[in-house]
Amino acid sequence: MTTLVWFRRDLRLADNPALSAAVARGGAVIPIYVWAPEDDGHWSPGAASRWWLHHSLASLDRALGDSGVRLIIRRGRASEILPRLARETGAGQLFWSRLYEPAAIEAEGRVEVAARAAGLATRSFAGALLYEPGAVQTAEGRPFQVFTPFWRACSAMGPPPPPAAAPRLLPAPAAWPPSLSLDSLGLLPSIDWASEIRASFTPGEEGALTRAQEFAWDAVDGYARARDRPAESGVSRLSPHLHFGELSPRQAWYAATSQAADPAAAEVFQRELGWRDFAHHLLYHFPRTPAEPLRPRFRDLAWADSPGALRAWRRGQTGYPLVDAGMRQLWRTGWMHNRARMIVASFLVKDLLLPWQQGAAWFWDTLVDADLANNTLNWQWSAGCGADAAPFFRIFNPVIQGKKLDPDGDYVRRYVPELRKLPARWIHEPWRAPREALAEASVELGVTYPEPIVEHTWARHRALDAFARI
DNA sequence: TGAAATGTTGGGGCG
DNA sequence: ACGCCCCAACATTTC
Repeated sequence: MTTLVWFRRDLRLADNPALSAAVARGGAVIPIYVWAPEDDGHWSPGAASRWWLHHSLASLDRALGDSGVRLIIRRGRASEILPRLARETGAGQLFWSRLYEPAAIEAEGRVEVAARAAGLATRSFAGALLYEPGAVQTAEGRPFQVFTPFWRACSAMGPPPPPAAAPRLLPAPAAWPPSLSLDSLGLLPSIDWASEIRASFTPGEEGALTRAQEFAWDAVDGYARARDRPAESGVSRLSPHLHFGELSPRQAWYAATSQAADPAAAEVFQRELGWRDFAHHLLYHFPRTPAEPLRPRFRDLAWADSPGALRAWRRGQTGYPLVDAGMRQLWRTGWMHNRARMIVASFLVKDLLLPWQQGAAWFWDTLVDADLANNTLNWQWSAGCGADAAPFFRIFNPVIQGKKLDPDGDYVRRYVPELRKLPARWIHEPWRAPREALAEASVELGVTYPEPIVEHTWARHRALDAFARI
């Protein structure tokens, strides 16, 4: 019997339970990708994500071709496309990997209803997370809202199962149904702004496995220490690969574990994978949180309305070099170091007092690893309105953070070139540099680089006031 | 996974 | 030699 394998964000052949199960059934396998932004509701992929998706699909198509099959591409709602494809091909069953965003869950529900009506058997598999959201709960049967007990409960279930190898050969059907070309989906931008993204990432399963290997060999042991330095390559940079499922979290887990000299070092990285699971767990149980604070009284916060400040933040023109370096890294490369994300988020929410949803929306459009669960958790964490969130009085000082995390100023110099010649002593606070130092470095504040758009000490008190009121 | 404000301690300069 | 004061360094509290 022919099986349709509906690829979604599991764009890999290895450790893909839906694909492996289809092969195990013995019949032909027809891999299908349905481009259906309307199935994602308000959160259809942003521009950077679409760029990545295009290249990841191209990579998947090549890999499937090498295994003897093709990737069928169609456009439209999954609940209409999939039963129609089953009719065209005579396929009797449909397999896929589960996702956990509210819109994705609804889309799966519609597919199940439509498949039942068409006499098409369906089966879904767990492959996107280490632990299923429904499987982890408190003693009272409620969802965890604090990471540490959540992770303790996960750990008590034992380590995740080891990843499965990719099937060698995929059995092809006698005839292939028609497919759209990848280009016709229009996922690529009309002007090529992605050259720097291309230089720092290789979308697709092969690139993901290479990156995971490199991280395992070079960095796991130094991860705990080096991950706080945005100028260094101490982080895994696996997030976009994990988002698109080019690498399963189980593969990432075991890659790190097998190579780490010190098991405690691997645990630090495993914990980060745990945060990814926690974010999906929260989104699954609290589906309104992408738009609404988990703790409702934060709806009453007296946010500022300042389009100019928002524009300056987006473009990396706040006058705080570390903040601007982070925001420009995002704009130029589609990615930002996690530590920098925390600082720019604190700056938007606390210093500018702008609603966290505005920051989340910008990240959604510009990040190649934009992921609804992670984006929601992290922005609510920064704003202090989410589960296990930063307390309202935790406000990052971008100057102190700069001196701590980027002591030589290398990160700032890379992304804020107009400050390149400024000595490390002043690079995080150019407004305090003596006149001669600025002249020497060809910096003219307010002309070549902006004055700070807010004064941090004043902004800090304003935020403490506003947050204390609720 | 914060930073500022406030409190405490102890070494050393100095009368 | 002794006590006083200053203040840096560290600790604790507060936002």
